[in-house]
Amino acid sequence: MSFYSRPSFGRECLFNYFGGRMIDKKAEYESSKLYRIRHSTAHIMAQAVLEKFPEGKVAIGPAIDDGFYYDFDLPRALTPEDLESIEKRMRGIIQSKVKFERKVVSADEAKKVFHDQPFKLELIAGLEEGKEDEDGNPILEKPEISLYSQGAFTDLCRGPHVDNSSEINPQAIKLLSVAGAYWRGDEKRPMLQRIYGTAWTTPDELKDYLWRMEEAKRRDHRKIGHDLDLFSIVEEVGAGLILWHPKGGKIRKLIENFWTQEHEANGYDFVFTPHIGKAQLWETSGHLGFYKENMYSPVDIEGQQYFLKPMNCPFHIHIYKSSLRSYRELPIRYAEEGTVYRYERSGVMHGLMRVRGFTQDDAHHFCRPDQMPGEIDFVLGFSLHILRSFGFKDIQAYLSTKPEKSVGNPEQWTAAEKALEDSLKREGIDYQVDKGGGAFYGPKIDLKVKDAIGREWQLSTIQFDFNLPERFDLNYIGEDGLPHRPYMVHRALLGSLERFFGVLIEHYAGAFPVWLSPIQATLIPIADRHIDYAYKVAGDLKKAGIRVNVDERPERMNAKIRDAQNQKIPYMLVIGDKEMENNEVALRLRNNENPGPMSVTAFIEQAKDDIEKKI
RNA sequence: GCCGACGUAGCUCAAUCGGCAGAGCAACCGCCUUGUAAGUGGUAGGUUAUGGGUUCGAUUCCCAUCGUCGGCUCCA
Repeated sequence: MSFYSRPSFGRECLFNYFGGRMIDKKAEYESSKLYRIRHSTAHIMAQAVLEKFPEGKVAIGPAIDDGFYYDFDLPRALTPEDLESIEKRMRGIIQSKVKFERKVVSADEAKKVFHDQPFKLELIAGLEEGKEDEDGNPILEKPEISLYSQGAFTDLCRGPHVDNSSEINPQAIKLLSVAGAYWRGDEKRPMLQRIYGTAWTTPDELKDYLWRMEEAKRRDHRKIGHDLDLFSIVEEVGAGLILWHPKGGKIRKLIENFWTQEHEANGYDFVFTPHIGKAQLWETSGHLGFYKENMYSPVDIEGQQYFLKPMNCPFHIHIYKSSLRSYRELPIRYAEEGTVYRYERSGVMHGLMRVRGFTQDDAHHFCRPDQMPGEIDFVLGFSLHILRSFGFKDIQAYLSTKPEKSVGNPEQWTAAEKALEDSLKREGIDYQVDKGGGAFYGPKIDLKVKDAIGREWQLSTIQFDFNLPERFDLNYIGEDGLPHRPYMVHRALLGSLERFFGVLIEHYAGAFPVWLSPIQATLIPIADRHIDYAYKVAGDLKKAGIRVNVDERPERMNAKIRDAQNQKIPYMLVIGDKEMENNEVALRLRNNENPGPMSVTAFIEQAKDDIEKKI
């Protein structure tokens, strides 16, 4: 999560340092056969759409990760039935083994070919000026204009494509959805209809992809959050505002407890700050200048304007400023789970992932220049430790460096970037460099984790700030008795607790590790005569610190097991006559394993061990 | 905010052409006393998101608002 500005992910400069080698992932994909298949399938789709709507206008249709899309301006809205018929026609075109032929033309010729295609004419004009490619991205050299034709359909395109549609497997393509999209991504320009599709080399790969989509749906934190009674968002309260239910609240508390304990053990001081602050504060910080569109309207308190906080930093800075600081005090690490409010447009909220009020696990480090590299080393290592504790083992780092427009002096930037990169190397984790992708106020490292089905989620961010120390005139008194400017670093490890919870839910599909499970064990008495014994066992487990409940409903054991399975409770302990007699419990696990009868003490040992190991 | 789809009981979903709003699960009250993924009978549950309009009559058709979903845009 970026504190101030864009997450900065320039598609031009995405390089991967891996085992000392620099890999350009984007170029690798674009030169692949799969890329050509997808791009060509997009053209075939455009052909099928134009056959159905001869008066339709075509915009652009690139290959993307996992598939392709094409944008159209059509006389009416597309229906799911349209997609079926278009897909069917596409298979027909593919099976007719059409050739893809490339032809280089002059701008004038191209204009003739596309005389009734206004979007293409606009693209040609752009190419002619040599400013933008067909995706609207700036390019350096004036390109040649090329056309690709397959049968009766011709498109303006840089390529490359397959040579013949027989290279596309008609059973390995599928149209997925239709959605609105602005021409050139500009909301002031016409809204087009975008058809998304996917294409693979074999039907098995397609099946696999569709299975991954299904799996993602099954893990959707909004559905699981409801099924497991973790949280809700209700219309009466407001969009993008989270209600944490007792079980979700329990998990949050467990996360926070762990977080607090680790921070306490690692030199952080805890601070608490209010939810609103005066307009002048946000003027000084600059937020009213460059962040205003994300802030809510002010509230009037006795004639003074106050704003809901979109960030915690100005408050932490004032705690720093509350007394004169000596170089001996540094580094200072202030941490707070600070709830912030940011305006989100109505169409963009998404469960826990994108909300209007959220709690950052925020901290600010203030340190001397000589401490700075060590401070970065520490915070990077600490981040990785925290993320790994929650079961995220696959972590990727992204280093963003100085953009063209920036504040602070170049030496600061160089030193900070070097410290970040050195730390990454020392940690030995893979990282990519987004050159020029940093915020104007400082370079940063973002950490992304891979979840159980391979999706990447950005959680941590570690950002230098050369801006706020200036604006708030932060100082410490050095050994020389003179005031010096400290380095300031923002960092959030989990990002926002809401979003982190959402990622956790999807990563584990609701089957949280035992240490995070709101209910760790449920006791299942088979008949009423076993209830007293169940409570006795429950007492023993509670004494051992295990969260336990007794399912004494007058239901069949089978029903209780089913419910416990659906609630993803880690340990089911069945209790009948045999167990009662031998002071045992019969253990069943949520993965359907059935270890069977064991003594209560043996179970407690196993459970404590699982909790300790965070599995 | 924009494009499209959608909003019926706590949940999942029905309701023909505009003609008495229904089922399963959950809840509640019973019966059954159970050995590894749903035992059984009954009861209750609704201003069909909200507000207007058309109509003899609206869950159904029209408009607006709120919200949800898929995207765009924005961004954490």
